[in-house]
Amino acid sequence: MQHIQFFGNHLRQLREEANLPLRKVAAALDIDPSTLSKIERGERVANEGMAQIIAQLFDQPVDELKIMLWSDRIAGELCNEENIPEILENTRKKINYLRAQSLEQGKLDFEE
Amino acid sequence: MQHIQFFGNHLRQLREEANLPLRKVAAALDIDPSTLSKIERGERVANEGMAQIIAQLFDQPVDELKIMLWSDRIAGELCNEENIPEILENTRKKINYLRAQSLEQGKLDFEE
DNA sequence: TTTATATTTGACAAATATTGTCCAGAATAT
DNA sequence: ATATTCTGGACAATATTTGTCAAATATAAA
Repeated sequence: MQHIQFFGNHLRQLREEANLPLRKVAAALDIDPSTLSKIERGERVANEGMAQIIAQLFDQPVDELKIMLWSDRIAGELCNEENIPEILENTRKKINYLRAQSLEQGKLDFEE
Repeated sequence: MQHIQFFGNHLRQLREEANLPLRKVAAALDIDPSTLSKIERGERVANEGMAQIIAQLFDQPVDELKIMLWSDRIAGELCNEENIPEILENTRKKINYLRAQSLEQGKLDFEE
């Protein structure tokens, strides 16, 4: 699987604007500076916990960062596939369906 | 990560309509019958090679099966996340962008 | 230039996750 | 009731991801 690095690019930009060395941000994230370097360059992937911390650290909306992170991840998985629009639309529908279902389920549990 | 089983349900339906036991289809896929059982029930995941073989075996459009497989997989990864529409739309845009880029790159290589 | 600091790169083991395989028990069909 | 099919769990084998470190490279400051 290929790594997409919009998140990493963004993070590097934030970090450089703040004039912080990898060392500092890595410490905040509790990871090795070399790992952070790889994240910024798309060799490794961040996780949601990191997105949280970065959001705080640079006063960014956490939702945007998470969206960036997830879409990087999924884009990396799908980028060599065909029928991308169909796959994504199907995904959206399935999740909708599943959520509607668990709502139903919730209702039933409540009513019983 | 949770497993979504639209693909598995579909496969089970095809298999039962064809009156084939797990054993037979598993042999065609070169996997253990119990693994196939698990795939049909969403405990394990199929891969693209299996989708190919299933398409042949049951004379189904391979693209549809692959779309089903991939959207199951992505839906499983995302089903507990927020901002699903945004994530999926961002994913689509990124892949578009990356593909436009490699076209560009291709053109440059060719022109040089 | 030297020296210090920051970043990149590669290697490797540790931790996780996935997959293949088998078997015993449950369910279903004959 | 016998045979066949299916399920569920266990377990090792494999693959993937992650953490960690040290050496090489690049950048900045003196």
